[in-house]
Amino acid sequence: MSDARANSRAGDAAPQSIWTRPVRGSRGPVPAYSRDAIAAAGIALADADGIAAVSMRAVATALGTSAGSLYRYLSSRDDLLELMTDRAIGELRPHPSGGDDWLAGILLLARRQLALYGRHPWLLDLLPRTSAAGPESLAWFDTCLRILEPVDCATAAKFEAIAMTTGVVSLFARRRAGSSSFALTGVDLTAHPHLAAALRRPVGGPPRADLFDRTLRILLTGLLADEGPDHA
Amino acid sequence: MSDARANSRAGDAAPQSIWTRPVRGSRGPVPAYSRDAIAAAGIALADADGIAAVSMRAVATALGTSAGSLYRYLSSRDDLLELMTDRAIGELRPHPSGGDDWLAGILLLARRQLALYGRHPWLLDLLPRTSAAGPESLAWFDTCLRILEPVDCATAAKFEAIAMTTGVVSLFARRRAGSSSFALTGVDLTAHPHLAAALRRPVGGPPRADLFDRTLRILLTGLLADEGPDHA
DNA sequence: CTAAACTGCAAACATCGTTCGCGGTTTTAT
DNA sequence: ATAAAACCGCGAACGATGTTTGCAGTTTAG
Repeated sequence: MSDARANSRAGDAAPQSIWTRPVRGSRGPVPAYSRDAIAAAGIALADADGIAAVSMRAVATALGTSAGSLYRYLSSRDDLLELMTDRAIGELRPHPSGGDDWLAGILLLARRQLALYGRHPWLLDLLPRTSAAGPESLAWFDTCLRILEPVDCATAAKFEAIAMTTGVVSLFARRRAGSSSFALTGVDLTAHPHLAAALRRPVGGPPRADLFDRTLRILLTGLLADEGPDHA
Repeated sequence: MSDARANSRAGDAAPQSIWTRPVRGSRGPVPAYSRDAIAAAGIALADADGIAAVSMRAVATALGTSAGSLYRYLSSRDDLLELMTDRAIGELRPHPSGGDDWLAGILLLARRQLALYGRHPWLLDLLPRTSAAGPESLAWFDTCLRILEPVDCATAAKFEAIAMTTGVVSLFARRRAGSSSFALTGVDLTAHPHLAAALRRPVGGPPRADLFDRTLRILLTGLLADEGPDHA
């Protein structure tokens, strides 16, 4: 009987997202900074020194204002991160039109996404945490669906395929960004015979330059092409 | 000519990892807490309230000591997170022995890993950040290699297959843990016709209960079985 | 036995995200 | 036109965080 801040109250509370929040009020002076400029400042800091360098004070200083002032535009630091995420995804424009070969189209999208991760490695940390998809994310998703339009399968399967594709892209991006290698110094290898044997063996040539395309091709044909038009 | 703290100095500096750091010195009193107890306290906090609840003070209070005292065991909070990660991976023991069917063996490992992610969702944030693999991670990797032993392909291909498998497992775990759905309230769907059409359509039955096995089977057979014994 | 090395602890430091109150500015309502 | 309301920028402050430091007590090496 207490706790009146539950949902479905008279003053319908918005979901507290940046995208539902009005860009500016209709009463006061015009804001000095745009959302895009704020996001760009955060992205510049993240590109230079990692996501940990993106503090409210650092972004505010880069913009020429103070930390408290940023809360006129954002309700939290997470809002800033979502702004940065969506602006980075906006760099994927212009979206390819895609021809009749849907697999080639998705592969092109995947390569663009991989390049984006290369330019902004911090996206690997932010993308899985986005609570509400921003406008650029929605547009990108719409493009994915458009390219998959000739595929005749259930809608849920397309969603799964898109999610799995972006996931696999992030896996490749992470391996490229991170050190990816083990730090085996001072490890007792006698207790791990198979690992020791694998390391004793020569690595075996370059690591298959086309592994990215190969993996996605395998995955997508297996997930989409093998299916009949079941379920609507 | 300043900055004498470069590498390769006379007092050979260890790589500053938890696993190379000695558990205890040989001079003072016996430490009051074990590494395992510290990791367990952190895991309990992370299981209960997420990784953000794992602060030095919180872990210290749970153990009955103070924050500063923890730095007798760890050199940073990241060390604590690596301790937690490796202890959680230790929950995968006992490792299955694996029969002659390597695909079934890897699938069993993958299911165990997925269940582990379900028990400890914070592992999704920590595992991709581990800088040096701990002993339990190494043992697990050795088991993966043992199960892949009958596969006749390059060592690098096995490494890639293992990495991709654990990656795909994390993707499924993330979809299970996160809300995964879009927050489409208040979005202008007219600008995204394909997304609007996909949402208008019925979802199309349950989301394929065997998608996990199917995906991994497709991926592993495509990555390993199709290859000849090239490269050593 | 002495000195070195180690432990636990409390206090302090710098930084972080966030809140609050102020004066000034723009719009709405009367 | 005038007053009230809503908004902006700003600086100071609050609580919490990771980490460092100095001190007293304890154990081992030489």
